[in-house]
Amino acid sequence: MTAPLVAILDDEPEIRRLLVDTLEEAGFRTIAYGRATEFEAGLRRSTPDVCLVDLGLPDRDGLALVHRLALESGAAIIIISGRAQVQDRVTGLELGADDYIIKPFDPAEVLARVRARLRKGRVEQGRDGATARFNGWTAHFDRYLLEGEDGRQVPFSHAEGEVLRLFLESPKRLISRAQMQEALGGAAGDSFDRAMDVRISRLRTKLGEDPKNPRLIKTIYGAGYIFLGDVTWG
Amino acid sequence: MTAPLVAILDDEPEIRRLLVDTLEEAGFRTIAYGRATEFEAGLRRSTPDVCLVDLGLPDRDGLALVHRLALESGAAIIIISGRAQVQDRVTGLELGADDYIIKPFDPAEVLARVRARLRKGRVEQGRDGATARFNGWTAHFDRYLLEGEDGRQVPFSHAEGEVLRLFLESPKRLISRAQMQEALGGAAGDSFDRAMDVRISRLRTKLGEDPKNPRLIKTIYGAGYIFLGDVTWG
DNA sequence: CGCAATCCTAACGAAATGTAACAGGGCGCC
DNA sequence: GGCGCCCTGTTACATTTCGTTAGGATTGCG
Repeated sequence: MTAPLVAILDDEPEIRRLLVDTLEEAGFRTIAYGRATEFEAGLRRSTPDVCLVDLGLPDRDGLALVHRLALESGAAIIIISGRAQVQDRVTGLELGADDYIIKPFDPAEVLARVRARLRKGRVEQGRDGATARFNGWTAHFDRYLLEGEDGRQVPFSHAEGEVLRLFLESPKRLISRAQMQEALGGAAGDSFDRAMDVRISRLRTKLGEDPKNPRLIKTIYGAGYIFLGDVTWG
Repeated sequence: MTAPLVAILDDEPEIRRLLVDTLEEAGFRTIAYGRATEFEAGLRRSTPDVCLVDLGLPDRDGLALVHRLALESGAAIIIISGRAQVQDRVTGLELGADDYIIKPFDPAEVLARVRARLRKGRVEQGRDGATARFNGWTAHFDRYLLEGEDGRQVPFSHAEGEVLRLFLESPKRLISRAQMQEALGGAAGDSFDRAMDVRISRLRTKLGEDPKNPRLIKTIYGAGYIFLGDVTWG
């Protein structure tokens, strides 16, 4: 799988440079142009996944270009513009742009918005799915399956998955029982506490925890639970 | 073709009202919620095309909700937030949001951004609806026939095809029983649930699923079904 | 150490789900 | 019409999930 290609059109060399550096550092391939005519010629030779287009072009009406791009190119289009009025943004988006970023921009935000566009385009194909790695385990939430590093597979149920997800979303942080009940949609009923306990107990069993000395799901007497372990999502 | 459905989650009633009015005037259908728990419950009954989510929720961590939505729901997600820092926007987008609008917002811009998301989503539906490939199988809906990669042919009936199509149109997403009944035109009758079960059971048999460990059609106790598998239409 | 509060977990049971077997209906064929 | 086949919903029972109960273990405190 080759890196996604981002085409850039901006007449100011410093901004071009900034965008190219930011994106390439993040692992994207880039092609940058300073004029609309070059840009259009370039599109005939390569098919970018995302186009970053500055509207303040000297040699062409930027909006017309965006409109044609939207109809013909299939790439995601992000407008970058110094014009901050709501009306400008609205017409830009109506003409077919997928996003609108106002100058001066923060490179980190541009990166995040480019990634957001790419993500949506890829969803149709088999995406990674919701997976998280932690301490030798890999949790596949889409398949309701835990995978040990030795390859053994342990399925988990919906209720167990809810608890596991809650832990993995807030690792190394105390999670009170009240928070759990709220998050897991349980009525704060009298006996629901026990149900919570049982869920955690079953989850601990599946994770192969030693009851006397749990290493991943630690209980804090009178306060709640805390999930230790180094979590990486994706 | 029915109007697109926009789900709204915001705890401030006036803003909810404003969003609903704006969107409905533009011809969208809307559902608005004030709490995250209601919102999530609502998602089990309907599948919105776009979700507008306010991050400043009192009853839940909004970002975790967004993350889960992004992984599971398939809808486009637009965050609305009073937090204007670049860092906030970046983390929101990284967690799976498709757009990020800062309060106070202009209704016209919200409308334009909702439309932009829908436009993108529609392009993906360029499929002819006749055949789909997934995990070694090819489904020919016009001939009511499943073809394995080893050449073996398994015919399927109309009722089975309805279920299979529903799955193939929304792979890797939870499909609740309610959604199925609605999609398949079944009365929400007392015993129709069982008919649903039987349909799925028969489909599973034809796909050669292992009852103890189904790989393609997974059931989520108390919630619905999920179809895993990488689908390509056409 | 004694005691109460809290937590763990085996065991039970209610609800949800799987599926084999049966029954009714549509359709073609004689 | 009568017969047989296929489709599909219904029924009945097996299985799984998960909350509840209960009793034992652990923790905190004096």
